[in-house]
Amino acid sequence: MSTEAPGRRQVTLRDVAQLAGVSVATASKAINGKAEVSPDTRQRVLDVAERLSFRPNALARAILDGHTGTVGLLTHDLEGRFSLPILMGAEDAFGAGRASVLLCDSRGDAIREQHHLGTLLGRRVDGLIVVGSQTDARPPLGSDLPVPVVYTYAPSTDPADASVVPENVTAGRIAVEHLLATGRRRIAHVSGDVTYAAATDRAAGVDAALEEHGLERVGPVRYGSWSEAWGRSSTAALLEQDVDAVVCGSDQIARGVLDALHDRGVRVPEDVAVIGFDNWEPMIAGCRPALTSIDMNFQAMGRRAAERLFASLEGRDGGGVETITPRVIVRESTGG
Amino acid sequence: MSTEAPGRRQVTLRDVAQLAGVSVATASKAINGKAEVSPDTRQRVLDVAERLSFRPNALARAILDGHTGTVGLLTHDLEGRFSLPILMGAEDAFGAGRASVLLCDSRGDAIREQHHLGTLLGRRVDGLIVVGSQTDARPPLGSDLPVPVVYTYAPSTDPADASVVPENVTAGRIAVEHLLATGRRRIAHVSGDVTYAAATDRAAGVDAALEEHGLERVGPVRYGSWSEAWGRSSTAALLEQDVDAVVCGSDQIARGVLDALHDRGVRVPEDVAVIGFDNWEPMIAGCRPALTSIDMNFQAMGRRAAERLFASLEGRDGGGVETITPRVIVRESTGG
DNA sequence: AAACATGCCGAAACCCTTTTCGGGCACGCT
DNA sequence: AGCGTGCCCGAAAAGGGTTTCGGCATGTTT
Repeated sequence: MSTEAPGRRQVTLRDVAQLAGVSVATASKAINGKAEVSPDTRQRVLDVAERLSFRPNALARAILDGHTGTVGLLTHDLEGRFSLPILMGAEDAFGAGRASVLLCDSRGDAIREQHHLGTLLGRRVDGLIVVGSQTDARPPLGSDLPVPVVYTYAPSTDPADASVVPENVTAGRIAVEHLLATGRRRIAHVSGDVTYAAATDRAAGVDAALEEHGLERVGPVRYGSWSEAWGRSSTAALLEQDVDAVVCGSDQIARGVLDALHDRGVRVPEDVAVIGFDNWEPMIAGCRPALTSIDMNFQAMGRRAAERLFASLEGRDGGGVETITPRVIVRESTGG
Repeated sequence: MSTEAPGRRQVTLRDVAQLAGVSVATASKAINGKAEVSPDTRQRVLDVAERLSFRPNALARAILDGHTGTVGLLTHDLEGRFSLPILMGAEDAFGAGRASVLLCDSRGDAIREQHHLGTLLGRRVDGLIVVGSQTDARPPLGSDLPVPVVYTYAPSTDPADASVVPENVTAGRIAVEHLLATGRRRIAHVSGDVTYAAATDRAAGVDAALEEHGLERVGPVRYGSWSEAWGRSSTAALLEQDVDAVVCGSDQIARGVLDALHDRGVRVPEDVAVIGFDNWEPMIAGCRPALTSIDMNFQAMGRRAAERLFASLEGRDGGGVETITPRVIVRESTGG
């Protein structure tokens, strides 16, 4: 059974060399395709290596040339639905570039984060990606780290650090532009927890876009929580005024609003258009009608963070904040 | 700025020793708390180490004593909502035991999986956890791997391998037991994709529990897809017979059923009780009434997999399939 | 005072791989 | 025959840390 023999010594280059009747130097050259080996010697070595299923010890190699081909991914949490696509994007970019990802979850705890940082540096990661949980800026990991760091989702408070963040203001803007383009004029906004920068940023974008078109938001920004329940319970107040579109701070809120409108017999999109943020597939999937949503491109964010980290490793990244532009995914709820 | 100086050589034990005026051997002993060092020499070394923020190179250490303190987490995908809690549970267990996790996503591709396996073995992981995407058994990673492997979610086809899997049959049973305990007798079952073992296993559990109580399922098992849409569209057929409870193959299906019942004016739980599987928080959160659901304890599954891997490393795990018992989370939809 | 014990430190080997450099061998040319 | 010239191969060092063992100096005992 394959779970047996856990103590068996791993096969080393010396074993291969010995069995092939050559020196370790020759074996190394044969395996790595160096020139100074005769074809038949090379073949003999390769055969033995194959037979023993030899794998060069990446650690020994790393200790030589100073970089390990590993990067640390230090995430604030794994619960939220935001870290995951970022993680996927980063894993994607790294996988292609032959780097491996060491994953650490600090679970919102700064102490744990520092602990993980210590072990990651001890393992000589070539670089670090730090994934935040809110878009609010966060203090940098440390002041004099020996490896480059890219902050994503939450930027570093030091603007000189490399950060990749979503454009929440633009997202709000895009939502309104889309509604305006489809003929809506009386637009209300219900959002999530006011302590989140994501909520206030999106609201700022909504208002800015409205103002540019000489319009005003209908009613106040109704901050609450990022839940369907809030979406449902806030709908009554929304409908007290004449409204033909509702911008919802998240897909969950939007879903709650859709439900409440449905119960009241308000037709979507005929009477009122509804738009959400995040384009969160499992939440979108169940909406009736299908929900138009702003996709923040989190996966692209993870990829960019990985790319910038690579660039930093080669000294080709000057730091600074980079933003990822969201895009609208048009579905039925805005009358597409 | 902290992203600078990426090429700066990392501080080594030799640097510390030199600055403290001792040999590397003494520095090593001082830092690792070995006895043969005078207290003041030790303090001097520790001060220097602190000042240089020295971190012992884990690679060099690993190359010595043969194990790295890293484990590979080879997941079939990151999209699904099942791999994530497993990953969290495993990361949790490892973080406590001072092992680091190398994360690889094979994205359902066997070739990619083998590639990742190669790099992980090259990095000399001490062990591997393989996370599947379906509960159907999968072929083992390889026949003669140098490190222990624990398969989770999807077991290995080799029963001698160490596997940790959810009890889907039991889950179906528990759902029915709960409904019976709350006085229901006419129970229907709507489920997801029939090609998933999770669907048929749960259905088998449902039927077995019914039979034990001398009851029969109302209507056929209505297989479809794991979606709200299927839940909604299958409801009409369900109601053609006299039904006082519906077991739904997933929370999404349950939610669709709840919606459809609501639209038809059927009261939940007064007229019909509804129960789901997976206890998937974001889906549960929006349900009206709050949905009773069977929690498969995925996080515990990840933890157990990690624990068994540790046991294997110490030769304390004989292999074999272990199951994780689900539990019912009672909420309003079953009249709690 | 001499022998001995003890405590502290350093030299060197080891782990595994890569790379440089030097040496041996065969062959061709004169 | 002797010399030069490539071609292959192997010895050795490097990289960072741990560990063993030997040595030195001091303190203790007789």
